[in-house]
Amino acid sequence: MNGQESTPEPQFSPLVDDQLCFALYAASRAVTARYRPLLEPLGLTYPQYLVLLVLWQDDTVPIKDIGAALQLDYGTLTPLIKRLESAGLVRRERRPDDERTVLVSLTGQGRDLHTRARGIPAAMGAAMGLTPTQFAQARTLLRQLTVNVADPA
Amino acid sequence: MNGQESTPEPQFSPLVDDQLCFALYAASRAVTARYRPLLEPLGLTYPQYLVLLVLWQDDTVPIKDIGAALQLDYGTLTPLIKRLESAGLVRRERRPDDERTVLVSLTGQGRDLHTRARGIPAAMGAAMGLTPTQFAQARTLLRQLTVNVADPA
DNA sequence: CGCGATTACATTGTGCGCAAGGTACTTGCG
DNA sequence: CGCAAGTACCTTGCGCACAATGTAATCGCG
Repeated sequence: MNGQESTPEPQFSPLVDDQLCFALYAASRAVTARYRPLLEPLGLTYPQYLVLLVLWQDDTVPIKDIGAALQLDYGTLTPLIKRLESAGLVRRERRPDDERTVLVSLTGQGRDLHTRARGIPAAMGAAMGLTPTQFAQARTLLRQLTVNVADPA
Repeated sequence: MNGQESTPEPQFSPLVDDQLCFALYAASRAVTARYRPLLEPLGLTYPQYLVLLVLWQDDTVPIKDIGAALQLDYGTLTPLIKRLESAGLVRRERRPDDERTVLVSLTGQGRDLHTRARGIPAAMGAAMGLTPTQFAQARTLLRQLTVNVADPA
C-alpha cells in the first residue's frame, strides 16, 4: 500500500490524525516565523531563501529544476524570482538553444549574500533544540510522511 | 535553555538544519494538498476546516479563543470567518456584556457539515501511512519543536 | 516538411499568513 | 467621575501557494 510493513490496523483514534496534521501545520509556521528575524536583515523571505539555497549550490539553474527541488509551481516561482531579480540577487535569461527555458543565475550580489547567510543554519539548529537523534528521527518521519501523502494510490 | 537535557553539543553539520526545516515545510504543504480533495466537496479550505474543528467542539467561541487555539492572528481569522459566514456555516455576533468581543457560533448548516466531515480524519490517517508508534513520535517531536522554536530566549 | 502534441513558462484569481496601523469598547486609577 | 491604558477586533498591504488558463517554443510523427 505504502512504503512500510503491511498497514498495521486501520484503528484510528478519533482526532489523533487531525492532531498530527495540526502539529505539523503549527510547527511549520513556527519555524518560518523563527527564520523571519534572521532573514529580514538580508531582505529575504523563507521561500526566497530556499531558492537561493538551490542557487548557492549550482549558480545557474532552470526554473523547472528549482520547482522540482522545492516542489513549487510556476505560479509561485515566477513572481518570487522576479522579486529576487529586482533585488539584484539573480539574473533571468532564456537558454539560447531552447528559448522556452528560463535560466536563473546568481549575480555577484547574490553570491555575496551567501556569506552573510552562513550563520543561519546553525542559529536555526540551536533554536530547534533537538538532540541529534531527534533531529534524524524528525527528518526521516517527515520525509516518509511526505512520500506517503503524495502517493496517488 | 529549552525543555530537555542540557543542550548536547552544538556541532551542527552544514545543511542538516536547513534539510529538516525544508522537510517540515514540504511535509506541511503535502499534507494540506492531501486534505484539499477531501475538503473541496465541503467547500472548505484547510484553515477553515481547523476553525470548524474548534467550533464542532464548542459551538460558540470568541475569535480571540479561536486564534489562541490555532495560533492565528486577527488578520487571518477575520476575513476567514467572514467567508464561513457568507457560506452560511457560522454566525458572528458581539457579546452583549462586552461589545469588543465577537462570538462565532455554528449555524445548523455548520453543524450538519460535521457529519459530512466525519470520514476525513481516518482518510488522512490512512494516507499518512505511519505506524501508531511513528504517529506518536512525530506528534511529540513536532510539539517539542514548536515549543522550542517559539521560545523567546 | 507540416502540424498536432508537448514543454516551459507566464498570468489571473482566490485564500491564507502576518506585520503595521487604526477603531470602538472597557478597565482601572487618581 | 474623568481619562489614560489596555483589550478585541478590523483594515491594508505584501508575499506566498495553488488552480486554471494562456502563450510561445520545441518535438515528433506521418
